[in-house]
Parts: sequence; C-alpha cells; structure tokens
Amino acid sequence: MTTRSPGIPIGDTTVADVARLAGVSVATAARALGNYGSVSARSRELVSAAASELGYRPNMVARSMITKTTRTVGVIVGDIENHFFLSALRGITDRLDAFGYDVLLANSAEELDREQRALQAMVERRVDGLIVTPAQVSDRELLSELIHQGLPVVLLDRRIRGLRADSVGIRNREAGRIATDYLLDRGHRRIALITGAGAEHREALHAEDPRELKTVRASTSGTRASGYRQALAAAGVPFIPDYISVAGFRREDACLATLALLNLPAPPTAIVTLDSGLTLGALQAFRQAGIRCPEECSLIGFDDAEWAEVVSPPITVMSQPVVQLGERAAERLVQRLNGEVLDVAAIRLSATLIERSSVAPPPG
Amino acid sequence: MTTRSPGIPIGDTTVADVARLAGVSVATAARALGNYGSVSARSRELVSAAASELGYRPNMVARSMITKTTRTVGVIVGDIENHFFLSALRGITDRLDAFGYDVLLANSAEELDREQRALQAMVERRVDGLIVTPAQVSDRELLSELIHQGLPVVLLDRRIRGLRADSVGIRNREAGRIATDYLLDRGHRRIALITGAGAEHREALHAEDPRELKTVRASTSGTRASGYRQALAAAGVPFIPDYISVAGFRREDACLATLALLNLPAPPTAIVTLDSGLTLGALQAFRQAGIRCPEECSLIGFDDAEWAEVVSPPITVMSQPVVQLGERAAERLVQRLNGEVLDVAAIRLSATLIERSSVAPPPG
DNA sequence: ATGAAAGCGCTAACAC
DNA sequence: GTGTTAGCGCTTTCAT
Repeated sequence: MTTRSPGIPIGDTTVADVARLAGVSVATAARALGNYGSVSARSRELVSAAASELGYRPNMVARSMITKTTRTVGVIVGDIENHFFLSALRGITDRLDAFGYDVLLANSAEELDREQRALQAMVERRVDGLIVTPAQVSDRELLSELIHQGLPVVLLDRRIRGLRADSVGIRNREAGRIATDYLLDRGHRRIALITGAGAEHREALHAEDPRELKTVRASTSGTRASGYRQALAAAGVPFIPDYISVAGFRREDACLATLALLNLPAPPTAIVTLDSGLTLGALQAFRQAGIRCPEECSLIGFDDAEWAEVVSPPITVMSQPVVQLGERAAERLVQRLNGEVLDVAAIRLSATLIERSSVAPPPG
Repeated sequence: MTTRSPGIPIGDTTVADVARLAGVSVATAARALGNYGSVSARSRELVSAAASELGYRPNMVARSMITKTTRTVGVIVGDIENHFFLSALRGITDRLDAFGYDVLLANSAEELDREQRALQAMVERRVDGLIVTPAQVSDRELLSELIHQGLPVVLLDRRIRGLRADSVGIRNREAGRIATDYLLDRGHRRIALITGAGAEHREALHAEDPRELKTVRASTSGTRASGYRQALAAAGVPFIPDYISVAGFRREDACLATLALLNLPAPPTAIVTLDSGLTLGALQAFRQAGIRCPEECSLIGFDDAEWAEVVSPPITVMSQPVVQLGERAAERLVQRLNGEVLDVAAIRLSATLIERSSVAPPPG
C-alpha cells in the first residue's frame, strides 16, 4: 500500500525531509535509511514510518557521489544477436544480480568506434568494473589505460595480447584438436574448417608454417585453427590451405564458403564450423547443393545451439559451457571488486563433444 | 596518445584541477568541458589542453546530481535467453545509443520479485525512463505508481490491463487469425494450438465462451488464441477445447504437449505454436513419434528464428518484426524523454506469414 | 565572457 | 546513539 499521493515526482523527497518528519537529524535518518552506523530501534521506526509516508526513494547517484562506487558493471558485447553472448549475458546478469550489481549494457556490433564510445561512456558513468568481449580489431589503448589505472576488467571469450587482464573462455586449441581428432578417428583425411575470422587473418590461417598462427592467436578462431593443425600433424595428414575457409560472419558467407569447398577438385569429406551461425550456413549449403549429411559430407559445429538436435541430421557439436563462462567472468570480477588481490589469470573451461548424427565415415 | 602518467586512478582529476592548470575559473573550465554557456576560443583551448594533460574524465554521476537526468534507460526483459528479447534488445540498444542513452539491463526471468527488485534498483539509480516486458504475473502496483509520478515507461510485447503506458507489439489477434486461416484454407479442420501461457490461463483458454478470453487478453497468447477462435468461428469449424494445449515455457513441455495432441482419438492435422521454443518442441515430438511433417501433420510457428528455414521441413511461420519492435519502443520512449506530450498509444505492427514447407493439405 | 558562490542528496568524520 | 558539519564533482544563478 502506498500512502503518498500520486503525482509527486520521484526523488522529490530527501533524507532531510524524512528526518524532519521523523523528528531526528539527517545523519540519523540517513543511517536508518542506508542501514549503516548505529541507530536506536525507536529512531529506526520513526524514520521508516516517515519514509514510507513520504514515499522516500534512496538516490543512488547522490550516494555514489560520496562512496565513489556505483555498484554497476559495464558489459560490452561484440554482437548482441549472437547466441553465444546471449547465454553468456544470462550467466553474467544472474551472478552479478546475486552480488548486488547492476549491468550497463553496450553492443559494440564488432565496430571499433562503437566499442570505444561505449568504453568512454562507462568510464564517465564510473562503473565499478567491466566485462568486455573485445571487438575483432580492438584498440587496446583505452582499455589498457583503464586497466593500468586500476579498473577491474575481465575479458570474455576473446583475449587481447599484452593486456594484463583476467580472461575467461574455453580451451580453444584443445577444442579444435578434439573436433578434428574425432573426424580423423572416423577415417576422414580431407577435413575442412570454416572460420568467421576477419579477412585480415586469412593469410596467417593459410600459411604453411603453423607459427604464423601466432598472429591470430588472440582470436578464438586462430587458436581453434591451431588445434586443428596440431591434430592433422599428429595424424600425419598434410595441411591443405584450401581447406581453411575464411568466411565472413554472416550465415550467407558460410553457405557460400561451403559451396566453394564442395566444388574443390578434391572436396573435403568433413567440415568443422567454428560457430553456430556458420554451422547453419553449412547446413543451408548442403541443402542447396543436394549433399546428404553425413553420408556424403560430415559436419561438426561449435556451440550447442537450441536447434542443434532438432535439425536433420542432428548436429554433432563442440559445446561451450556458455552460461558458465559468463558466470565465471562475473565471479572473477566480483572478487576484484571486493578488493581481493589476484594474479592475472586466464580461466579456461573445457568444451565438450556432443555426439549426434552429423558425422559418419567418409564415403567409399 | 595519452599524456598522463599511468597509475592515476580514474576520476582523480576534477574540473577544479583542470581550471587551476588552465588558469581559469572552475565555471569557465566546466563550461568548456561540458560544452555549454559561452567560452572564449582562447579559454576553450587552454582548458582542453589542461584537460588532456591531466587525463580529465567527466564524471557523469556528479553531473546527474545537478541536471537530474542520467541519460540512462532501464530495460527489463522477461527472459534474456528468449530469442525474441534478444532481437528486441538489439533494436532498443541501437536506437537508444543513437540518441545518446545508455541501457541498464535487468532480466526478470519471469519472476515477480526479481522484476520488482529490478524496478526498484532502476528507480534508485534514477533512470530517465523504462522499457519493460512485464513478467507473466506482473504486479502493476509499483509500475503504475511510477507512471503516475511521470516516469516515461513503454511496455514491450505484453500489455498490462489498466496501465496507462505506451505499448509496442504486434497485432496478435490478427496474427492468430491469419495463421489459422492459412491452415483452414488448405483444408484443415482439426487445428490445434500450443501456447506457453501460464497454467493460470488454462481455464479461460479452454472455455466454450470466447468472452472468457478477455481475462487473458493482456497476454499475447490469449489474444492470439482469440484470433484463432475467430478464424474457426468464421469458417464454421467447431472449437474443441482439447485442441488448445497450455504447455509450460520450455521446449520439453511443448514436446510433451504435442505428443499428447497426437495421441488424441481424433488427432489434429495441423498445429500452431505460439513461440519459437514451442515450435522446436513440436518438431522434436514429430521426430520422436515418427510423424512426417507436413504429410501427416502440418505446423505453423511464431517468430522467424534463425533455424526456421534450415530445419526439415523448413517451417512456415508468422514472423514478428522483432528488431523493429524494439526500435519503435526506444523511439517512443525518446519522444517522451524529449518532453513531447503524447497520448498513451498502443503501437501495433503486423506479423507477416512466411510460407515455407511445413504446411500441406490434411492427409487423406 | 568570466568568476564567486550556492547548492544537488547523500555520507563520513568528529564531537557530544 | 545522535547531531553538526563538511564536502563529493559538478552546474547554475547572479554579478561583474
């Protein structure tokens, strides 16, 4: 039940008003309201009665002014429509909520300037910490400066070389290796990989010398590709640059890439797609080209999307514990927010292979 | 290039510091920095030089204190993992970003107390406005009070009876009718509908008297169901309560519901699912029961999910312009934030039917 | 165009 | 346990 009359704008009544009505000092009222210091039971009652009569609502911005903490963390995601971020966000908000933090959300849309603007805005709003999925081509300048200044930052999914910040993600190389090994074990030798990495990484990904991959190592794709090459090498299967297809980020790109792969003189008998959007694209290509999966071409994807077991064939995937990833990022951040002194850590969780029906031995 | 030395915490330098270094008054420095009032070109230069030398960063919280505006809008979504909200969020953040507003995000997880807490937190943080997808069972008390106090609020997707707030969504009755008509036109007479509405709506949805639907009209499901019944009535097809299946919100619920429907003495020859998760569940059930779609049972879903055209069969859906819905909500809110005096409006966009291959004439 | 000074609503010393 | 007071960093009269 609300005792106050309607039409009174929010924030019209202050602690001073409450104090006056309760017949106590502002300090006492503030203590009672803010639940700190010591207040007698009687004062507490008086104050809370006055507060509810006046419809008092604490003003966090005034409080932040003094305490220099906003209990807000900024979250910058690369692409808000990507299911990965969505689930991660779920983990982040749930955990953060439990610790009493609110989330200021920004979508960089993988654009550098939007990321920078978001970063700027968050600093000006004095967020207590940041969880960031740096855009593909990220300017480490500002982020790095903020970290130096002591702002707690945790990087999600992607890492940035030389940035002294915690990061949370899966063991990408291992995941790439497991997926490839799985295919190798079933007899595949012509295994293609479709990645969504930016075109700027094409050369490194195609290079004969695996050490070139170092330049793209910060990207999840580069690391997964490196796992793929490790697996091939271990099995004595030669690396064929043409089998690495650097598609764009959209599904259509992956569809085209798959079609191109299928038209190669020696087309692959199996394909690994590095994210769920790409998997969808490959599936679409199979359909268009009339290729039966897994009979004619096997497929293994990344990320266990909601549709993965409903499509036909149900897709075998490397499943990332996405919600957990978000949770861990939030937890790590909260530790720092609590003032714990921690070494910079790269928190890695394992992706797990979920066997379904999109992989079979190669034809013939 | 950053001129300041590292290690200086954010917010350590204030306008006063800048003013001192620039040799001007705080007022002048503030005017130059905040880009208001009038400042001579010379002062402006002096100030901005001093500012960058000191690495000055405006403090929005102090500014908000004075201006009583935070340039922040709160967004409360019902289920952050639902693709619908995700896309809507994309529309919201993009538009809001363009207008210079930041987003404070909260996930109510369809729980009333979390919604209330989020609302409370946002008020205390003095957001300038709110975009809310009220939880299924929403307590209109607080929201209603806030609206009365003049806080701009726009409701997304769902509406709340008796709440004087703008709302944005699709024409649900029309959409329900179109989907049903489409099936009717192809000869179906036994058409089932699977909704995710809470169990509390089961009775009203099953009632013989369509007027009962009024009680669930605020829910999107109720209104869509009402369109379904309109269509049946217009075609002279009797309404069969058993054909309305009130599933939970999870995919498994829909799967079970579909299985039950299929086991009816006179099973439906077509099914309408009211959201994409339910569609996935129905598909799963078809697979489990070995039912061929559309040959044995047709299916028409709501929401054009990314996988809709890749599954087999590709699903015919009522596509909601989700991103646009988010954009319109944001735009409407900004208008109010700008002080425009507007009547309360229910902004309705149309859903469109996307024909694919999950609908065929009934068997036999 | 500029400056001095008065707060915004709250918390944090510091007395009592 | 309570009150007084001094700010937090900024904007905003109101003079000049």
